[in-house]
Amino acid sequence: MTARTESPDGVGSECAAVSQRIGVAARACGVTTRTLRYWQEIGLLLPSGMSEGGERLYGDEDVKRAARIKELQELLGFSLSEIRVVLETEDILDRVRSAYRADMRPARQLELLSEAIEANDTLLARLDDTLARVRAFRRERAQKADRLRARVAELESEMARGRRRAK
Amino acid sequence: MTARTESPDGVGSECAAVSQRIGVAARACGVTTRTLRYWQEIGLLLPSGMSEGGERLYGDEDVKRAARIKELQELLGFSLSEIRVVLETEDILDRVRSAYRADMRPARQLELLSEAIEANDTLLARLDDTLARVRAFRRERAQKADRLRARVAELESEMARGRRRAK
DNA sequence: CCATACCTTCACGTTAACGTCAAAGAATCC
DNA sequence: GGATTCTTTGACGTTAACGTGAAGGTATGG
Repeated sequence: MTARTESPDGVGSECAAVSQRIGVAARACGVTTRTLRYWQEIGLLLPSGMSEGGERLYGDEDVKRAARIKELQELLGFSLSEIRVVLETEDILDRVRSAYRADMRPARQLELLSEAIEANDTLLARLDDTLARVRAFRRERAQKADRLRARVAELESEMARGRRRAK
Repeated sequence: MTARTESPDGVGSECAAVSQRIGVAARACGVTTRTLRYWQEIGLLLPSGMSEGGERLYGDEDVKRAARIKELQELLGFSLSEIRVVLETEDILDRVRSAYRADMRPARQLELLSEAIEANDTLLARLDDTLARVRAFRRERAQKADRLRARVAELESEMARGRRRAK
């Protein structure tokens, strides 16, 4: 849909990084090659191509997806199976859209969509909950910061008094 | 500091759950007894008392602390060692406060405090980052929800047209 | 006082998510 | 075209955070 591999203009060599080998892709999204292979192993991120030599080739979208996976992991502590659900929900829209090739009955499409909607709403609810809790937590810590600094000021003025008296 | 174990009034039996056995405490904060023992093992949550028979006794604050630990785990995916840092920072204020028993030099107190402040600020920054990312993510998913529902509407009207024509 | 439920300390098992090597096949540079 | 670098597929190791008994002490209601 985005860019073809064919290099539409004849210039060549300008096709950008539409298809990178695993090492480059890994560095691009901040994980190891082992991780990318593992994600493939469990069906979480399939490289969109293979070289004839049998090497994995990752497109830009793959790299984006990898980065997204990593973010969900680190940001919210999602497990890979949770992430799988999120991403599958994401994929559904694309699949339904590209079901222009309407070999899929509209009824079936609706089914898929309502599934995706439910999953998405569940996720949204979870995100809202998370937001609320993190905000509460943040407030707490901000207050604690205030108290800490107040205590520091108190101590410092105390020490200053001590010094003045000792003089 | 809060409630003494002595039951100040003579009524008795009203001392509340200031000191519970491990099973009750575990249920109270939604973890297993094994988990509480593990958290003690790694020094994350020490039961505030022991019965003469050698059983762990958890006070209300312990239970709160346990609940906090669980929240940090599930909410933000913190590891127990990250949580340890957070809680230690939390403890410092209490310790410095109860350093009324000023066997601790004010200079040392200041040192502790600035350590705590730094750790706390780090945490705050992390929380802010998390908040920003989660919000961004939420926006994305909300938009996705809109698109999904739009596509449903589209499909439904399409099907309705189909039915009218077939009639 | 005794049955039952709860607790103790080992100690080994488990799961997720990779890390780490080995042996051998591609790709690339000069 | 040979050396160097990258990649492949196994296969075993590792770490965190517990789960799951076993063997035996403790608390408690009838």
